[in-house]
Amino acid sequence: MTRRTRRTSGRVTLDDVARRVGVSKITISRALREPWRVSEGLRQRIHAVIDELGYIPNRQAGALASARSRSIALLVPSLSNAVFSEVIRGVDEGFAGSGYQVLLGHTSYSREEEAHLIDTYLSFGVDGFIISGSQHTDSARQRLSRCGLPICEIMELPESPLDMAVGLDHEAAGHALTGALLELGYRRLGFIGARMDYRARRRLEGWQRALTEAGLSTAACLTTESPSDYRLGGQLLGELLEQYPALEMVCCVNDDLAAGALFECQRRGIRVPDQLGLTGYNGLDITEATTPTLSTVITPRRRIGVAAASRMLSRLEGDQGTEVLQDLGFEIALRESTRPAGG
Amino acid sequence: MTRRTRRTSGRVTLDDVARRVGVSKITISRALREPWRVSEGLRQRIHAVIDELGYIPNRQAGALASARSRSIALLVPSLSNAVFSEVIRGVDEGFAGSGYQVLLGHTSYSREEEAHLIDTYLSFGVDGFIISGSQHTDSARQRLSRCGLPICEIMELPESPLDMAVGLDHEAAGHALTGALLELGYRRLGFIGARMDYRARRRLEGWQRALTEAGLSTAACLTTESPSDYRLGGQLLGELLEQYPALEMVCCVNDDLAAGALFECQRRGIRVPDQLGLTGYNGLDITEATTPTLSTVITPRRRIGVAAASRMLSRLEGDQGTEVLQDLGFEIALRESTRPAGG
DNA sequence: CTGAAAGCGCTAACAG
DNA sequence: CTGTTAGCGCTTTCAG
Repeated sequence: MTRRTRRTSGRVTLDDVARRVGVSKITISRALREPWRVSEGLRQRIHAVIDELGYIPNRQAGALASARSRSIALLVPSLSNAVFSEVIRGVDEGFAGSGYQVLLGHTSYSREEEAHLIDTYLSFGVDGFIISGSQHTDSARQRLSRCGLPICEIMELPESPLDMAVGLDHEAAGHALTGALLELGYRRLGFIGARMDYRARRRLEGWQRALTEAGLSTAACLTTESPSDYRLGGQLLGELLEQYPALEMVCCVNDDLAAGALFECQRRGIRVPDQLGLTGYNGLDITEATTPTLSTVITPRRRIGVAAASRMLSRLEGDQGTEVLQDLGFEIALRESTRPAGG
Repeated sequence: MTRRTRRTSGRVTLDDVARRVGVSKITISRALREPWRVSEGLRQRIHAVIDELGYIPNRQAGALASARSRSIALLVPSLSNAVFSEVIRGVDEGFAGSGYQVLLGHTSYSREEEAHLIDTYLSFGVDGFIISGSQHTDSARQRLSRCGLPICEIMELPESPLDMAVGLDHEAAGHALTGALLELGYRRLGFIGARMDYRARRRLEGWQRALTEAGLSTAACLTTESPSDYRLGGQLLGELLEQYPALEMVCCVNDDLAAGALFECQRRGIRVPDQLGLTGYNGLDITEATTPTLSTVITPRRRIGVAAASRMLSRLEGDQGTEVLQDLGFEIALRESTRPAGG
């Protein structure tokens, strides 16, 4: 009794190429993956046939057979936040030419969504994870630590890293920025924040610590869990100034809010920095473009991506590596939106 | 003679679950994919065991066996351009709950990179492509049309679409915006553009056609192939004004350039719109945030994504559909950066 | 340097 | 409602 043969995708397979060349399929496979193990002439014939037939390897079959997919998952909170587009670029750069494919996922700042994406990418058989942040659901932590894959947490420096981590100390950055502002002579400082995720909260904590150490008030602080955008920056600034009209400086938890706050100042005719100072955080392009330019903390977003990729690659190639946390630091950039030193 | 058994990934498989429950693995598979075909009680036991064992299906194996990966590729030029983050969001929304996974790729505005990504995603076995734009390399066009997968080109309305398309007419949009400016009384118009891809060129053509129809000069036009950013907007504006100091309006090919141009005006003390009008294109958040707000053309980016996803889904579910091109239009938004009507 | 056989983990097809 | 068999397209292992 003849069963009907299973309908196939109709695509060209390794076997098609092999038959055409007149060798066995393993030889084609080797010509692709270990070319030095196949004789020169044969290799050329094989490549000619591959081009002729338009053969495209089936990675799923390859991954299934070899238990390695040559892909890694990169999980970021948001694709619309320019901060992460530079991280992504860095990761891409870091993997360029390695043969690994980066699969991008965005969690919309939700741990549950993150947990779900982790399962999804595990079922895709990724060989490793690069994940923004250190705040995961319990079940995600379990899944990640049990799967045995290399993991790199990025952006911050976790207290208990799952595996590797590359980032910077946001509390220290918030503290350093605030310290620099105090040195410029500012005394009445406010803070506005949106989307107060872990890193944002750490910046705020740094701001609070610096002020407390200087014996100054941390009361003028207004935060919300809403997503950050320009208009919200203006709105929060307005609300803060209503309560604290005498502020001489408003620190914004990120550059978007700072730019929005600046636009609002322009709308209200508040001169920056003469009447009010403003700072952002991250060092996005816009901070160098506005009039006045915005003082900010420059975070090494692209370098974080590159470093994460390169550490991931070493691990995938067998290195165990020693250091767990990698601190890439930050840079305080004082520009036109804060009064000049000695001013 | 016993061959050594192949080392496996160590992960829990369908078989592990099946043995534990005491049924055959196909039943587990069905409980997951066609739950209604498995008896209530058994289904519950199965799910309990799945949770207990932490089973995660292997999609590669599933895809290999079924010749469907339940994933689709979304190719955009850039992840740092806010235009595309909204398209992506739309596509995600459109596929939410469908069981399809969106695999995101970015081409860096390079056709060669696009062609390469197409091969990559074909080797991942995606079930369809959503691709920005209609400008592909010959080999990419061939690959796409031969693979037999549903394809949706987005953002523009291609002259010879590969399959489906969802977008808008950028030439018409450029023409309409310019027409509206002429109605406001502007007569000496300039244009600045960066990253002059197909869509940008179409906008410029619309601008030129409108001016030509009105018998006005299109000479004050300055474009570059460099990537677009805020600072470039300022720089191009400066160069254009040097050559054409009497301009009363500068149309920018996108919102980034327009915002940058506005910041440059503020730097130079040029009052907008009193001394110079400014327009952008796309309707990004920043256009509503700056002081003054920026006149622009609002493009339905998110809706394009949603529509592309939903048409892709219909095709994946067997509908053939009739219409090829889907025009989602645009909206002219005249705001504070252009003089008021009758002004 | 090349090949044969086995099997990765799953699902389609055909029973029962 | 549940099971058996075959095989997706590739790579591993072992032989020559």
